[in-house]
This record gives sequence, C-alpha cells and structure tokens, in this order.
Amino acid sequence: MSRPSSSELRRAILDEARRVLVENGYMGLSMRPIAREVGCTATSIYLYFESKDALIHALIDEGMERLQEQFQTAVDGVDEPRRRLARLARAYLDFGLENPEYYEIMFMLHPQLMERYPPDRYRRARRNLEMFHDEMVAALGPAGWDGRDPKTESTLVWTSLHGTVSLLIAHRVDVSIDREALIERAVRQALRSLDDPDNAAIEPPQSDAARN
Amino acid sequence: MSRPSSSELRRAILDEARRVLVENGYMGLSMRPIAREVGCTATSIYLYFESKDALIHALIDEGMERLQEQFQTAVDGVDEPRRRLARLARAYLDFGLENPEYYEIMFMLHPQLMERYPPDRYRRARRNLEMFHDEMVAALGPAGWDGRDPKTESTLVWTSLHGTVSLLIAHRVDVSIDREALIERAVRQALRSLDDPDNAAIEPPQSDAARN
Amino acid sequence: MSRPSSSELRRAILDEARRVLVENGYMGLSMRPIAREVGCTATSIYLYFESKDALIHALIDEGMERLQEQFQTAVDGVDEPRRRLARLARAYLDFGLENPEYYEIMFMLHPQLMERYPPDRYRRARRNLEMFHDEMVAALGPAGWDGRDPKTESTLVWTSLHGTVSLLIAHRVDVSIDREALIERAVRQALRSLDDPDNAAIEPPQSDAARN
Amino acid sequence: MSRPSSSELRRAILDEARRVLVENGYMGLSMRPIAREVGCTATSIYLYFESKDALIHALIDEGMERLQEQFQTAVDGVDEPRRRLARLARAYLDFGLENPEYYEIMFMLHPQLMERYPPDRYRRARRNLEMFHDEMVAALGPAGWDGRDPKTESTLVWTSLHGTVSLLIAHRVDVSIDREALIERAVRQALRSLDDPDNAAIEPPQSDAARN
DNA sequence: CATGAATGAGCTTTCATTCAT
DNA sequence: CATGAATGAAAGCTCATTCAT
Repeated sequence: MSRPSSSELRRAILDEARRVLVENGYMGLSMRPIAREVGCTATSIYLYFESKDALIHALIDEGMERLQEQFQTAVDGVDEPRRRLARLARAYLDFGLENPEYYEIMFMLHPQLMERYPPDRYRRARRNLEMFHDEMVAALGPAGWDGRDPKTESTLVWTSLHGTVSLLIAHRVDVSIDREALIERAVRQALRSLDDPDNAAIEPPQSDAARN
Repeated sequence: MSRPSSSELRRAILDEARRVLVENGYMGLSMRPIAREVGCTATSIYLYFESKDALIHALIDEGMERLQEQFQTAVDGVDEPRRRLARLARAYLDFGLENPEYYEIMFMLHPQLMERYPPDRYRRARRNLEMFHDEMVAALGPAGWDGRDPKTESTLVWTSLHGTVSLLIAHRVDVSIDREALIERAVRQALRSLDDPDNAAIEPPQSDAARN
Repeated sequence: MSRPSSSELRRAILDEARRVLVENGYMGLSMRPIAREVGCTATSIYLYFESKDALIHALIDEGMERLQEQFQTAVDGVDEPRRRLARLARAYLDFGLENPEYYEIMFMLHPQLMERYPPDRYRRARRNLEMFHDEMVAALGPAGWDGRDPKTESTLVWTSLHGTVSLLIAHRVDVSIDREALIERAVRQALRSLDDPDNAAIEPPQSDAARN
Repeated sequence: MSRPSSSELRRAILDEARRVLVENGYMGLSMRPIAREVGCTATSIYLYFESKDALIHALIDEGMERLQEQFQTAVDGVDEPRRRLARLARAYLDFGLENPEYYEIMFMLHPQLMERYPPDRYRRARRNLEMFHDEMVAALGPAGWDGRDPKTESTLVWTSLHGTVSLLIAHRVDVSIDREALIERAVRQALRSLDDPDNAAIEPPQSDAARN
C-alpha cells in the first residue's frame, strides 16, 4: 500500500503541505512557499506530484489510510457490537481532532474541488464510512430497526460526528465549553439510534416551518 | 455601518456574489467577474464595499439576519418549549439547505478567513445560536440536567445539525439516502438530550486514545 | 474599420510586438519584455488584449487591412486588366518585403497556431487573395483558359510570389543575388499564365520521381 | 522486449522529434515529451545530442542528405538537360510534401533560429540548391540568357517551388484546389525561364510604389 | 550507457486594489 | 456615482539543462 517513498523530499513536501493546510486552508496552499520551506524549488515539487491537485489527492489518500488504520486499531479485539460501534465513533472524533489538516481536505473540501478527486479513489475512501453501517447492522441484527433504514441511521451517526469535529477544528465552538465533555456527549448521542427508537414526543416535521 | 440608501447596484452585487459562492465556493469568488455580470466595473464595487472581505462580511451579516428571521418565524406562536426547540432545529436545517451560499460563508469558512470578520459582529451573530441554549433551559427547567451542562448540551444540538447540513450541501451524503428522512431523523436525534440521559450501556471515553 | 484606439499604449504594444516578431519570431514573443519595453506592466497589456493570441490576431487583422489598402492603391486608376494584375503582384511583394513582421504572422505562422485565429476573420482575410483570381478572370475572359482552372492559376500566382517573399525576408536568398532583379523577375514569372499556356516541351509528372 | 541498442535509441529520438515537429512545429518540440515517448529520460537525450539545437541541426542534416539522395535518384539516367531540370523540380516538391517535418526545419525556420546552425554545414546544405543552377546552365548553355543572370534565374526556380510547398504543407492552399494539378503547374511554371524570355507585355516595376 | 534529482529562469494569466478624473 | 487605466504580487506550471552516481 505504502509507496516505495522515492525520497525524503516527497515526505517533507507532504508534511509541509499539511502544515499549511491547517493554518491557511486549501486556498492558502501554494507551491512556492512549500518549496521554500522544505528547501527546494517549486519545480522540484513537480518531480513528485504532477500537479497541485495531485498533491492534495495524495494527502487525501494518506488521510484515508490513516483513518482506516485507526478504525482497525479501535475495534481490534473488541467483540461486543455496541462497543465496537462506540469505539469507531470515538476513533473518528479523535482522528479529526488530532489531524485537522487531514480532516479538512478529506471531509471539508468544496464540492468543486472534490470533483477532481478520481472517482475510484473516492469510492475506496468512502468505504471507511461503511464501517459505521456494517457495525450498526451487526449490533442491531435484522430486527430492531422499527421501519428505519440502516443506511440512513449510519449516515446520521457520521453527520452528527462530523458536525462536532468540523466545528471544533474550525474553532467555532465556544471556548468556555469543556472540550472533552462535548466529545463524550457527541459519541453517546451519535449512538442513541441503537437504543429505543421511541421519540414520539417530538412533533413530526412541519412543512410550514420549511418555508421562508 | 453602510448607508441605508443601498442602491440597486449594491443589491445586485450581493446577489451575484451569492450566486458565485454557491457555484464556486469562497475561493472562486473574485471581483471582476462579479462586476462583469452586474454590468459595472470592478472599481464600482469598491464604492459599496471597501474590500472583498467587506463584501463577504456583508453577506455573512445578511445571512445571520435571515437566519434570525427564520428562527423567529419558526417559534412564533408556539408555546410548548419542546416544540419550540424542535421548530428551531428544523428551521436551522431548512435555512442551510435552502441557502447553501449563506451557510457556507456563515459556518464553513476556514478560521483564517473568519479571523477577519469583526469580533463584535461575530459575537452578535453567535447570539442566533444562543436560542438553542435558551430554549433548552426553558424546556428542561433548572432541574433535570442530571449533572450535564446546558451550554454543552445546546452546543451539541448545534453541531449535530451542522454536520447534517454541511455534508448535505457539500454533496457528501450518498444520493441513495432519502434526504427528507435523514433531515427528520437529524432533528429528532438532535433533541434526544431532552429525554432520558441514561446511556450507561455505552462505555466511557478512552482518554488515553484521545491524547496525542 | 479602424478601432476607436482607446489609448496610445495599445498602439505602442502592437508596435513593439511587431518589432519583436521580426527579430525573434513568434516564439520569441512574450508579454513581459513587451511590457518592459513600452513602459508598462505585463498586466496592462491585458487591458487591451485579452490574451497573447488576441494580440497576435489583432496584428494579423492590421496586416490584412494594410495589404488590402496597398492592393487598392496599386490598382487605383489602372484599367487594363493585365496591368492591374501586375500591379497587384508587385504590391504583394512590396508589402511583404516592407512589412516582414506582418507578413510572417499573416502567412508564415504554423498551422497549429493559425487554428486559433477565428475562422470568420480568417475567411475575411483570405478575400485579399481572391483579388488575384478576380483580376485574372477579368484579364483572360471566359475563354483563353485552355482547360486550365482559374482558381488553380491564381493560386499559383500567389504561391510563387509567396516563395520569393518568404525566402527573402528569412534571409535565405544568397546575398550575391540582386534583390530588385529577383523581385522583378518574380513578378513577371508569376504572370506568365496570362500568356501562352503551351508548354508541351516539358515532360508530364512522373510518379517514380515521387518515391523515396 | 529487448533494450534498444544505443544507435536505435538515437534513431528513435530523431524519429519522435520529427513526428512532433510535423504536429506541433518547432516551438512545440520539447525534450521531455520526446524522452517519455521513446521510453528514456530527458537526460539520456543529451548523451546523443548536446542540446536541443544540436538535435534540430542533426535533423536538418538528415533532411538535407535525403533531399540530396532524391535529387540524385531523380536525374539518374536522364541525359536531356531540360528533363533533368524538370525532374529536379518535381523531386523538390515531392520531398517537401512527403517530409513536411524535414522541410519545415530545413527551409521555414526563423532566421534567429537558423543563425545557430553552423555556417559550414549551412553552406554544404546550400549546395543542394546549386543543382538548379548547374542544370540550368547546362540546359541553356553559355548563350541564350539574354542578359539575364543564371544565379537569379535558378533562385527564381527555387523560390517559386518553395512557395508552393510551404503553403501546401501549412495548409494555406484552399482545399478546393486540385493538389496534383497545382503541383504540376508549379513545376512547369518554375521552368518557364528556359523558354522565351519575352515578356515585354508586362509593365516595368514601379519603383515609386515600392518605397514607403 | 543511463538515470534520478534538481535547478533557475521563464511562461501566460489572474488577483485585489488604487488613483486621477 | 462611476469609470478607465494601471499596478505589484502571485498563481500554477514548463522549459532546457546539469550533475553526481
């Protein structure tokens, strides 16, 4: 899976690119400053990455691999389905918070930029998220869905975790909030689907509220 | 702020800027194409907005005002606290999905870009989100928190809604998922805090894996 | 026909571009040196020409107009068809030798570059050359073609003049050759079609000579 | 697949360079795409050619040799001077049309680029063209020039053939023209000098119109 | 004989912005 | 209120070429 790593420079470029990404974001990423920082010319970058897009895509790939590894580590040796799912959720949050630069390009890039990511690699990357689905099905079994759709439910787990990660790494969450407490609550809430689906107390969606 | 006179040109610039935003994202927004589209020169834009940042900030302000209006409309005439909260959640989702361009600059901009948004206006904008907090406190009363922090809980409502909105407008959610069903589930899940806080079945956070 | 000429800078850019063209050829033409020479920045050139191609195309247009003018002047007041044709031929040669930079981009550009010249403007430009055809038909009348094709014959006039012009301005013609004598002979030879078409003495094309 | 021997690589480079030349012209010729196509590195090209210029010059040399061969073949066994000259003319046209990539670098390069072609090799190459001169002298003998200069006349043969070849390979000649007919006519016209020099019907050059 | 790594100069073009009018 | 002219900086990228191995 991992490349023969043609040189340390390639590594240095990727690392510097990540560093810039978390600091300045995608649009603040430009070739010459990276080159200057790693001590080569802008031309040299093109020896390892055929374009700026390719460099970004390589980072996305790396990020997806790392997330996959953290997922595997998280569930390794854990048998109980609910615990496996909880571990996955926690691992997702941890990954995002510990690797904001990877997370940003993996899950927060604008659609227009994402379109240039090769579709087959995109599909492969998406398989990471299917773990949420598979573990949920394993946890709840064929019954117990009460008419709900497993794909929708697992997507919901993901979106709810993503909301927390993305706002945290964008420094949008009030600093007075206890970070660890929020994370813990996010994990638990994400997994509430596993418990009682009874929430009749809340009113059904109202189309009038949708109008502006 | 700016004069209340606000000519039609100013309006046209803002509208065109929004149109570009939803298509190309923040980084695809540049002054001259806007000018060309609304039929004036790039210089003219500077008569109404002192910089590109100021233009973006004006759009953020507008978006925040619109969200505020939709919040007010949503809870208008509704007395029951839980229903008020549900309405707010639904209004938030609807706003994001119907105004992706506003939503993007309001809640998805990179920190570096957000830093240039004047802090006082940022604080004012944040007050929108405090509605979640206030309504939750109203709903649960002084008791019933079981040791949980109202601020954390209301933040959790927000992040969970944001996850769904942001991934939907970024076209990250699998197209085979029923959009409306996901939204409905997102609202309900966001408000689960109001019900039983019992989730002892899920293991405690693994603090060792979270630290780097 | 001539533009309102928005400023003298536009003129200066065109002139400098021409100067560079004759010296360094098309591939030696680049924006920044032009800018430096006319005393503006490279960006300014883009105020007057939307691209390097557009700049070249503007020069082609100008050249075609000038050639057209010289053609008109040449035949002005001349009635006798043969003399009109001779004047055209001479004017063509003179134009090319006096305006080598125009001539180069008008008639010596590589096909690949020419493809980007808008087809409608190309067709308009080609009309210049149709004057050879029209005058030949006028000179020889409906009869007198002895089975030869007027279009072929007029094309032959052009190609034969072009050969002389292009080799002269490329400095390919031996310097010991009397330039004026060559030109005079070229004109006369180009118009030989008008006289006796009898050249049976020369053998027909031989396919064996075509093989390598 | 065995490795190409060194001479084969040299050959492959030259062939690929020619292929690129006919497609993209001189300015579209760059080292790395050639290397990629022949399956070596850009550096390897420098083992066989000390510079891009040298590569081009080698191609020019090759082309000149091939033209020389075709000239020899054309007149081989032909005794009658006029027929020999006609054969040469035809061979020249055929060479250009069948080897447009050679022809372009041999006869259509901008003076600035040609200056770098070593003068001695240039002179040797020029000897090809002197065959026109020698055969004309042989055909007409010491008399029969009527005051005309043999060098001028043979140059005229060349320029007139060049005009036809260069415009044809640049796709400048109207597609509705019968290519073979034009070529045949070009050969005949080029050799008209051999016949009557009487062209008194055409007016003398107008030196006044030629000056600016 | 051939390579991989690297370079410096250069390319066309776009950017947000300013200033005199 | 609006413009046309102009700019400096920077963008991504390609070029022919060199050098140690």
